[in-house]
Amino acid sequence: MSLSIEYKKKLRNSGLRPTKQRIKICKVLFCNEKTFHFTINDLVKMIENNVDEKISLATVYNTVHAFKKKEYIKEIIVNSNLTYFDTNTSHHHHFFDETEKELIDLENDNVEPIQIKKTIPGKKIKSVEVLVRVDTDNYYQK
Amino acid sequence: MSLSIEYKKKLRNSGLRPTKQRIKICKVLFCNEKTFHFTINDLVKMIENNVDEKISLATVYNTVHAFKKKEYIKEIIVNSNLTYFDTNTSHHHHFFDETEKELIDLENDNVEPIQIKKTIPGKKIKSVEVLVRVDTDNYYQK
DNA sequence: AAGTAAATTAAAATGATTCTAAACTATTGA
DNA sequence: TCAATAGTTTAGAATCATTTTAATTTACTT
Repeated sequence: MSLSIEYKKKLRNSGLRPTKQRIKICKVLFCNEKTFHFTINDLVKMIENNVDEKISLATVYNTVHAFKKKEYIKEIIVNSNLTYFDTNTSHHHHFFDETEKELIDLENDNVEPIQIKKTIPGKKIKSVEVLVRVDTDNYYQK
Repeated sequence: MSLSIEYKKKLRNSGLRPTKQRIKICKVLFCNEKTFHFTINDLVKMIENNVDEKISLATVYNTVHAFKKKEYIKEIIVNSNLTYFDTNTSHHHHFFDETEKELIDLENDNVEPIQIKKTIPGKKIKSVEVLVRVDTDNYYQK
């Protein structure tokens, strides 16, 4: 399947018409074989670099939210003043580098299965997320 | 040690002078034997209910941040549009009830120890946080 | 008690995100 | 094909939590 058709499918499936602007957002998000983490700001910059034309913030937010809803991308909660997204939608966890302000994938195989021994009556578990905060190790510099 | 002296110690230790306003914030945060979760908004409301006088938002933020820095309270990251705090500073994890928008403690004993089998060169782990999102279980209502 | 250093406050500023409403584009159906 | 209409884009305004500002007030030091 051509990439362009794949993008259109993703958009249709997210309840969005495949417009020029949205296809361009798809190109930036899904054309790389490697997945990556980004903020809305990062994404806007990537679009500006890749594309001759500007796309309004409103369109970027709108498209990103539709993709998030359909889980074509994931939102990663790291801190309360900036929203990070991940194009890797497989189940996995994260490191957050507090110095570089940057997310690093922590694959499921690298974490022992997490057993939750407590239940909340009337509630069911939707997700279990592990966030490992890391920082520059300046042990030898001390 | 009297509560009032304890509050003053906490404040001094956080680099803050023990003012009338800050003592009142301490009363709300630390007088209960039970720990609890709160947002800044919750805290402002609690202060309004407990106290005859209004304390400006700037003072509340400033005091909360100083306490957070000294780990007299903890910040719990749940989503990117609202900051939650916890007066329980022992090492533990959380459930987040997506329906009630409410945190629930998940004590360490209730989670199997988390083994991270991946390391990031030059970085050391500062914290490992587990967030379990839960939702109303309407299995029987379907 | 006087001097100065810090705190409080209301209001303004900030910054990410969301909303609005007008202009534009795609799709539908006669 | 050509309107009608339904959905999209956009710039700019609105929102909301949080931070900053700058003037006033309070606490600490000597």
